Amino acid sequence: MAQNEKVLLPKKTGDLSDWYTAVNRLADLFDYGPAKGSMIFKPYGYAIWENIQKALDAEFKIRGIENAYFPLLIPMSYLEREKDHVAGFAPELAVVTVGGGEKLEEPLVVRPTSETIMYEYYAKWIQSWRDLPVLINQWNNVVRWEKRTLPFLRTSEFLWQEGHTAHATAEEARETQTWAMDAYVKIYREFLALDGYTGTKSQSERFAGAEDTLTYETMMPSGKSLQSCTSHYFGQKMARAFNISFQNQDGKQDFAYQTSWGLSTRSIGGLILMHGDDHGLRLPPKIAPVQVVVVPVKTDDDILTEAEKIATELHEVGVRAQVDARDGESFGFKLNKWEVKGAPVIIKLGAKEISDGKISYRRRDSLTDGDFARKKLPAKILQLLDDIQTDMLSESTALRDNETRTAKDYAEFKKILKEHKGFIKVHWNENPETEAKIKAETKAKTSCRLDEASDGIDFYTGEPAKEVWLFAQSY
RNA sequence: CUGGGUGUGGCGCAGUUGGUAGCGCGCGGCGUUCGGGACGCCGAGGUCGUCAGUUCAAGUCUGAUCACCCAGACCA
Repeated sequence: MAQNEKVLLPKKTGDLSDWYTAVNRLADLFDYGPAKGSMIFKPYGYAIWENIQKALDAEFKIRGIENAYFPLLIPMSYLEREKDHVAGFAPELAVVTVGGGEKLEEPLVVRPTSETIMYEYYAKWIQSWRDLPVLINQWNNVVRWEKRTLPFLRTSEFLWQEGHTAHATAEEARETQTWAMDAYVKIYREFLALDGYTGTKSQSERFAGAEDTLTYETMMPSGKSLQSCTSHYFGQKMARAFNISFQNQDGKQDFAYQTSWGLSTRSIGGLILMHGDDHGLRLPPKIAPVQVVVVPVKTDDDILTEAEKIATELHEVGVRAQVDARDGESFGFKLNKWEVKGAPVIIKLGAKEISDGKISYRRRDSLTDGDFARKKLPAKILQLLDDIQTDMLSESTALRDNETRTAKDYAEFKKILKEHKGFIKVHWNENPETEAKIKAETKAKTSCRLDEASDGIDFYTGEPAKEVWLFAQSY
């Protein structure tokens, strides 16, 4: 054993990007794809996404959102219908110019997002107020040719859902925009255990073509924020560009009011960064592919039979449990493997437990050991999973709060950035020019405008200001 | 696109002054093991990113090229 070399995980407090790629690789979440910035979701990583999908899709269904699918390839001319939209996406488009060996008459864009192709068809489908609202979501992949990529956090192809709605009134569209953000916040907090702030993007940071953008911003241990998902309100801007018009109840023509909203596989990146530690991944129970793993001390028949019984009893109450019966790996190796993979509860099963009628376990989140009577099995585990979920959210909330500081003036702002980073809460009068200057000087930009207002002083200009903004360096 | 770095079995690396590739892990077989990353024996696996050049001879020298990684400007 002495000469056996451990698979070493770099310290999380060291080079965070080394740690990040190492933990991803060791936990077997992904592999690099052949094209720049592309990645392969391996089964364990994809299973996390499936759990997120399941939870979010359930929210959509309750709201009456229906799933549909639109084409991957979009005629270039569609993108050009709305000038802000095309300007925002042009630099990162992947374009198909040859098909079947022949040059195409019109280039086809690999969708960077689907507003244009969906709204082209919404225009055909919507004639009357009776056709509204249109409430459609699609689960798909999009391609944005990013300059710098990082697994999960920023990849040139990523998986997401994009919801696109059209409404007869601005109020109804607004309601949908906030509903979507509320649903996202629920998923982030209750499933991913990632607490953050919701707010509104600045003019310069909002989605290309949107009137405004709601965002959920989470704080990572590096002190950098992560734009975690967004919900956009288009007003009638897109409807005018795509001619989505309808006859209202008074018999007059009007343009539809629209929203779009998306949550991507970036969420998994945030999860890894926030909750991982020096031992590897820590997965919140609700999205963990394996919630409880039973590791037998010896792979002999008695122990394996009991292990399977335990797993079956857990399955019956809806717990994703698994027995690690793999041959050729020692007990200790398996324990470490599942710690790296972040299974919330690891049950250690040997002859001792069987004769004592006990269950021994380790909580992955706190790395603490415990045991309880075998006959309390399903209930105790359900309780544990619940506790872990709650505790992980609390950790995230604590980090968010600790990493939120207020600055009265620019000097203090810069001092905080230098010493801590994190979110900096300030009074500020929105101004794209000062925003650009601040960004150039400090690398920090607006995360969002919070939904609160008070009398204060603009931290940059010293003038009276009511709006409260969060600034941060971000991923 | 700018700056830095790296390309050698699946992964991590070594390879002196050019002489025709080696180590650890992993992998396959057999056996012994199994309470926190076990061990023995046997074995498989590489035209050294690509192209061109110098040379009797190139992983090693020269030139070009491609890819990826890290740090910046863009983004979920």
